[in-house]
Amino acid sequence: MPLAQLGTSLFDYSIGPEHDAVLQPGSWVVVPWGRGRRVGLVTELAAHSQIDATRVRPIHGVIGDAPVLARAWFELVRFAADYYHRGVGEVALPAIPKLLRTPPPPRARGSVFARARERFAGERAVQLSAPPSLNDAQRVALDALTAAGGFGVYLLHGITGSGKTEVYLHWLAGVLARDAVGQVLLLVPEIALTPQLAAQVAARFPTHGVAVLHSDLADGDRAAHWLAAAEGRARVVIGTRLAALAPLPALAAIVVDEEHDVSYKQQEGVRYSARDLAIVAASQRGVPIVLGSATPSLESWFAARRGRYRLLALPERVGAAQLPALERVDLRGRKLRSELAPESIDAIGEALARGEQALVFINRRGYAPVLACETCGWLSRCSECAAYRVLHRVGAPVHAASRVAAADDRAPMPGAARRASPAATHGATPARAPSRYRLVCHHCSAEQPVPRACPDCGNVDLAALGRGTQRLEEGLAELFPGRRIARLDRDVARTRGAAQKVIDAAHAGDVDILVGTQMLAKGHDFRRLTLVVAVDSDGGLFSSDFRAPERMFATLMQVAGRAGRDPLQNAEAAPASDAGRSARRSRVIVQTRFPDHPLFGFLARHDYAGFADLQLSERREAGLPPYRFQALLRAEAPALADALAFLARARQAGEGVLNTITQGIARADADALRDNAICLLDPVPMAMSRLAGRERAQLLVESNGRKTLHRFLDDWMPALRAIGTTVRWQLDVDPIEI
DNA sequence: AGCACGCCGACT
DNA sequence: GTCGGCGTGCTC
Repeated sequence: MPLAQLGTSLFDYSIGPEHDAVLQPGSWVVVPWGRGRRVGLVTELAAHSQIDATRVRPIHGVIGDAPVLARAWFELVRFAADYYHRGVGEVALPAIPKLLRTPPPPRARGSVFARARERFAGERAVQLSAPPSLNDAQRVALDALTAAGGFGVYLLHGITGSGKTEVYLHWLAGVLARDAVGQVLLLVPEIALTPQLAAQVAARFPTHGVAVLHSDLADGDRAAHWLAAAEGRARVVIGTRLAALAPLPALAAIVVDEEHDVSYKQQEGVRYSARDLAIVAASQRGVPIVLGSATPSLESWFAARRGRYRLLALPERVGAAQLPALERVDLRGRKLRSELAPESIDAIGEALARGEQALVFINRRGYAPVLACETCGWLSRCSECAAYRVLHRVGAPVHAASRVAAADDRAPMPGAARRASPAATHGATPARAPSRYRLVCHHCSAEQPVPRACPDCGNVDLAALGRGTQRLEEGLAELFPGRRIARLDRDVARTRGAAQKVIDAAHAGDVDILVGTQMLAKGHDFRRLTLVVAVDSDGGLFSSDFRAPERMFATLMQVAGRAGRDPLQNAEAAPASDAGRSARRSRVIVQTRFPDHPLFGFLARHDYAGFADLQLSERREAGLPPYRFQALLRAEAPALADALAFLARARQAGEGVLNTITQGIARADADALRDNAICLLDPVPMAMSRLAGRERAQLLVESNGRKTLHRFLDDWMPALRAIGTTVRWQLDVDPIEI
């Protein structure tokens, strides 16, 4: 009687005597599912079933050449299911590549497993280069890691350009050398980052079999790499968050690179944190784990301050490279051209004149954040979301020479509106065919053509307000005619290989100015880049999201860290005089309306620790994570009232659960529970209250104790399922967006 | 994935 | 009144 995992809960199936010797927990079976068939995993073999015998159906068969999944993997899956309060199957099945969990057709020739095994050749090594030697700080960190035996969490706090990757790779090489079958797992935040790193890793481990796992892989590749990992043939596994749930039978070490990155948190389905699960996996398997970042998450920093994680520091850049000097430019009362202050424009000009590169960072993609009617106040709102649709240019930028720069942010709308009434606009008409524009919602992806005239009043003068990457790119082309400008954002990256092309061009020196979003901030090592301008840095300063400052600090630190990374550059510029030094030292310009905000002070001093400690003291005062633990119940329905009504009932049910818990436990425990009180806040509409045509609301649960919180959730979840509602709801444990 | 069930709008 | 649309739940 195997219990197969299928979806939310476990399902019982009967087996014949011929299966007894073959099946064990971790085996793969094909089972009937409604009218169809599905692949299931055996979690347990039992003599009897609780289910009514007439309903229990026999399995169709056993998938003989699938790897029997190790108990250790099930333990991790079970932990995740318990911790995030979901079914075991909801965690286990999505972790398996689609190709491998598709039931084979009855008369299939060969098996997907055999094909997947043949297909895996490992990530191709580009070239074998001698690993660079380590500096003192790197050596100290490596020695500490090498001495690690068994489970331990190491927080590697290394400033940008300090060579964290080299420490990881040296450490992992040592682990692999000492353990002849051991596997190592390297988690990275973004797919876009993976190709170079994967190639670099493959070059360093040419004989170990390097598997790559991320959601952008073709089905066949995903199956091949996953299977190689699951069967221990791949001894190095590098991947994004989903790789945290890959079954690695001989796991010996884990690295989580850029551990602060929010993309480790899954934002749909089971909302797990790959970083946190990786730590759990390391603990369960008794292996060391390294969390690396220039700007660790406050959770990790807190754990290091408390001594639960061991802190390893890389305080210097490798070689002679220096950290860039950071300058604040006060935007108040300044006349800007394309969002750029005169100082910024001058700095770009100077860098270009020296044959160096500049990076202009703006965290807003598209042409302009909103389209407006200046006559009646109409704005390009999304019909499905509580957001504006963003104006996007489709196709190549309008050539600089064909446009007249608008003096301020409110420029006439090029394209459709202009064509409707060219005489009525105050901008120049493009000499060649005008670019096409669309209005796109960044939240639900709904698109529409740009209206020819205001939908409310018929006015044909529609204005594009503000600037995104596309418009900034055009503005820079006007300010620096003849210079080579390249843009990198999610829209560019959508085309396969396009992002890599931009990055390669920048490396080759074929780009003078790079414009882009935080995609540019991550991991790239542009050797000729000596200037970074952050156009609009104020977004995170006064946000209602208590994590906004942390994120903003990390982003600015990362993007600033792109400047001046060439280990030789500053050595060549060895200053004969102070003037020589200042001329050559790389610069970061942060444009802000709040230059005196303390965050920028810490940033200018490159003082992550000071910033983090201050943030922590504020969090403690305010009773926020990591001092308190949170879970968020989200609900969505076509009508906001229904979502709120469900949450109100959920809250009532929660109060009931709390009463039952306090009554049912010993006096001392009840006191402890009161000390760590569970706090159920008022249901409120979410910040993005309307998304894709549905109204959303949320209810926050807080507690001083993680255990207490989960004790409550254990009882609350069944009570919520019992409510039986048409409202869609889900629980988010340790939410990062509130 | 595929089918039953149930709730709201259009129509004989 | 009924028909049928789709959105949601269920499959041991």
